[in-house]
Amino acid sequence: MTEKDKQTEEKIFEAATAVFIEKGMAGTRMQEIADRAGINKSLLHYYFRTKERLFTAVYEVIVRQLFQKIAPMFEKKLTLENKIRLFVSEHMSFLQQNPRLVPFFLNEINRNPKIVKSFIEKLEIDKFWDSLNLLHKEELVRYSITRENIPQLITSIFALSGFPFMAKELIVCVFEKTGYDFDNYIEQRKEYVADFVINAIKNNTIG
Amino acid sequence: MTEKDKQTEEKIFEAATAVFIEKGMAGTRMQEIADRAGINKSLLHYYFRTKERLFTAVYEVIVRQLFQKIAPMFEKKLTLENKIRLFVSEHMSFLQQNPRLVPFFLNEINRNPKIVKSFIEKLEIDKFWDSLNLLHKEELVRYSITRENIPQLITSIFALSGFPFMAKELIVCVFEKTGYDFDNYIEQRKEYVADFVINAIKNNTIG
DNA sequence: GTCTATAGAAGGATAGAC
DNA sequence: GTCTATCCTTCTATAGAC
Repeated sequence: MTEKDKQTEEKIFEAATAVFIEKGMAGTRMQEIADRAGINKSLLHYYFRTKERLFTAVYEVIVRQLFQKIAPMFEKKLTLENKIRLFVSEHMSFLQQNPRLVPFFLNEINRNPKIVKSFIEKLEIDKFWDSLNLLHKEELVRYSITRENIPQLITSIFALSGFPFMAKELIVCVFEKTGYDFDNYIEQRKEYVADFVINAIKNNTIG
Repeated sequence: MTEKDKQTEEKIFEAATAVFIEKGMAGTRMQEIADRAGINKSLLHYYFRTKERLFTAVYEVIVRQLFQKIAPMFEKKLTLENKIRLFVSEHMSFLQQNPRLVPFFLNEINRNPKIVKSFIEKLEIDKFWDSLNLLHKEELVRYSITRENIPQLITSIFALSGFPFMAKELIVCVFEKTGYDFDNYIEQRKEYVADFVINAIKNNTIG
């Protein structure tokens, strides 16, 4: 593969990524990708053969990006509280810079479950998922985290940090009418969510 | 409008609702709606003129459904804790029966902000939003809820109860590999979320 | 490797008969 | 009000020149 090849292929790939994220698979037109990449429509097919293959290539990278940011954090040797603080802060900062990644990822998983499931298979999610089990058992006991509660806790953390980006357009719309600012809200939220979660599970030991 | 009119129009509307929710605006074909309604494609245009108008009609009803379930709960005279418990339980039960409503609603808001914003205007969201202000001030003080924290708390409640449905396909996929069951998880979650939120804000008075 | 031209199919929308 | 037939546009994809 020559230097020029790579340049063009990359230009196409970047343009495709932008358009797919903005319009979704069904709403994307090959013409728009070509225009954005500053090349001819036929070149898209030369490099990626079909729209579906191009989408698949783009989607795979995005899925990797999303999960590669997540997994390492759970492997670090930290207390549960510090893992939560680190994760929320890092994850929300990442989403802050890529606010449409999560909505795109989750939406396409609904529309094209076939294309998507294969990626999930490759991700060794079970490894990551059970990372909570890598904590000292004393800590799990201390917070009354049972095996049944692990999915509840993990999805709660994802929900609290990811939801604002999924509902961003709605939230912005509501904030306009009620005098709040979205960016401000997100900045505050990094700490709010960590405290929120930690308080929630701390209190669990009392009650 | 005759009886037959209404029958046909309703058949179309129901078919359109189903297809739009499943495929999204961009992914929906008029032909598919017609097939599903058991009528001819031209009839769609006879009743709704264009695809966009049909979509708008469908979307408006869905938005109303989503918000009409929510607003009344915040107007009832209950303690904050009981409002939270009631809301989470009712809201999640509703979403349990209509699991694709929230993903559909939020996704289309990203894709067609123009069509959508007009509905939001009509909803008197500010009324609902400030309903937390209708609580006795003692209660707000008791939980250390400041004006700055209101959006954080409200979005957290929506996040915790709505996220599992937005990420349903992903969660199901992960659960398959880790030995959990989605329906079970949702049933448990109704109580988990209420406890989680209440613990989180309760503890706030201590720390 | 990149372009122009165009095939071939599909989609939204309309005209007109009944 | 409902159907058939069809127009016109748009979209993906390919053929072929350079």
